[in-house]
Amino acid sequence: MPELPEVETVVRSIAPLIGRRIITAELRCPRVLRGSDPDEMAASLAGRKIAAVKRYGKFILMSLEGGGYLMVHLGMTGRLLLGGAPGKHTHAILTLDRGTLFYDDSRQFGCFQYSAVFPKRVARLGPEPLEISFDDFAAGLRRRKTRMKALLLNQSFLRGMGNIYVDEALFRSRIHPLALAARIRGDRARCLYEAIGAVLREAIAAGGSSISDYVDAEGRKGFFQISHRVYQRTGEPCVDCGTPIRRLLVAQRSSHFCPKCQKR
DNA sequence: ATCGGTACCTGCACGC
DNA sequence: TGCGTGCAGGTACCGA
Repeated sequence: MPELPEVETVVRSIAPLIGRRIITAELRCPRVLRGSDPDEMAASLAGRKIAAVKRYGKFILMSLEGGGYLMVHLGMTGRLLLGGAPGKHTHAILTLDRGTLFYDDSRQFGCFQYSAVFPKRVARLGPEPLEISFDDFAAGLRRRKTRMKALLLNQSFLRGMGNIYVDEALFRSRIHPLALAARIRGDRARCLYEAIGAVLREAIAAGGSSISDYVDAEGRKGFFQISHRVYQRTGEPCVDCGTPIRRLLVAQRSSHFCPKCQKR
């Protein structure tokens, strides 16, 4: 579900966790623990104070005082909620010195893991799209042989983009999802770089998208879906030229684009 | 070393 | 009302 702007919104909404101490951890779903032993993990978390909460692409890392990390990825349907009550898909409950943190995830594509050291999965990620320089971005494009859609979804190229914002950024820069990365140079590369920055900043400012079940830690929905120009608008008119938006499978993901504005 | 395809889960909207 | 199908913001893993 959540891409960079949604995860950023969640991270901001769980800022009250900073300085809280974990009293107990109840870990109900081995699958989202990804192989960690629930009892060992609960023991690692109990009594620990949350020193910081930071986002890396779509990952949330909570640093614990004295070392160690709680790493959370929301997958497609994950949610972090402060307070409320456990539900059918609540997989983790952290009882804090003040309040409770719930991790819910109906599809169980996300993860909720403890790591004593900085997690490898996070260390492997590419740069933040809002921090990379244009020169580094353009040089990266030239080195890749793959299609633009697949490249922007690849978290080792840039961390945090997902299906919505890739489609939106490609539309804004008039690049076809099947365009070869290495052939995007000069002004087109500049245009794409700025489109990525613009679409992510606008979405963060709007509090994320609200496709189906996205909510922040207080249960508030985002409102960015009103601004989607191509994502899930198959058959509707292009906002620029009126041509019906088309849907195409690229890298097994549905891709929405305007066949007139985004030529191959 | 990089790829494209497949698997993993549940829920929902849709057509019959 | 119920059933089958296709689709959904994600990544990991496999073989080529």
